[in-house]
Amino acid sequence: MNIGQAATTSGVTAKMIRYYESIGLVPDSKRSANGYREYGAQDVHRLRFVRRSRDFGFSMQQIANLLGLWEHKRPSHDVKEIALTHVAELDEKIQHLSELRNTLKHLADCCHGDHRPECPILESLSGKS
Amino acid sequence: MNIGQAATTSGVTAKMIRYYESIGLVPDSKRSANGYREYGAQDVHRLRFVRRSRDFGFSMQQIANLLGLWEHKRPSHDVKEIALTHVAELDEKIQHLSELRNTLKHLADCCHGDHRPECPILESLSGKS
DNA sequence: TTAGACCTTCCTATCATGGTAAGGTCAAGT
DNA sequence: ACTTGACCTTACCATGATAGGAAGGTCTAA
Repeated sequence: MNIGQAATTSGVTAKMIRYYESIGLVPDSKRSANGYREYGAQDVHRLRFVRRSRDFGFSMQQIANLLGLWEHKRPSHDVKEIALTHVAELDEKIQHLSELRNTLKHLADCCHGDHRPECPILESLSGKS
Repeated sequence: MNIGQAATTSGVTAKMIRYYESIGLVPDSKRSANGYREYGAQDVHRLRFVRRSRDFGFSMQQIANLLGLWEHKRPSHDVKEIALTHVAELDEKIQHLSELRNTLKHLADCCHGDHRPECPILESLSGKS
């Protein structure tokens, strides 16, 4: 299977497949006589694994770890740890964004939103930190 | 005031002040005879405005708009609209992250987390999308 | 006079992704 | 056999916001 086929069946663009190969996230593919990359079912499986991990928001480093655990059939304990670490990261990010959101919403609610230039949003942005 | 002083009092690094100037987010500063950039209280005020806007997660484009509104004392209606748009963007992002987080947490909860290689997290990552 | 703290411009890197250009290869239709 | 078009290759550039560094000029205080 050529790279285009692997891309459509895995959901990873050809561009990204080459990139993942270049940074060593996935092994260098075999090449056929004409120099084209060649992929098998297992390669596509691995690419799909990567794509779904990206969908979950894992970083490249985390994906590299997960891939290693997956391919070497490591104890589920290790996987769970990475996943829970990521959950904690997500919690932190969500918390942070929520605080921003609420502060901003509060400011907007306090703003008249009319023709006058007085505006608590701008006042807050320009105020001392 | 030189750029270093402006940086420490505004909370924007000298590096970023030059960058903001280069992309036109803030006007080119005056230069003193030796070629050093010179800043006044108003410039620092503007830089602080930019930094606080960044803290709120506004994009450069949004900040450029807010700066324009601020400096030209435009009706608060326009500002409120930008702020509420940003609140909506934050809501969307938070929603998305929360879904990811919950899915991942559910998978982790279902994972034994022991020595065995069976792991619903990896199964989900490798499964068909 | 010299040390060192500051300033200048220019170049590089990040991270994951997309685009494009110049060229080689293959398969199908004429 | 030749052309067309779809595919492949590598290599380079761009993003957005930020950081780092090199090479060199300037200022201040000892």
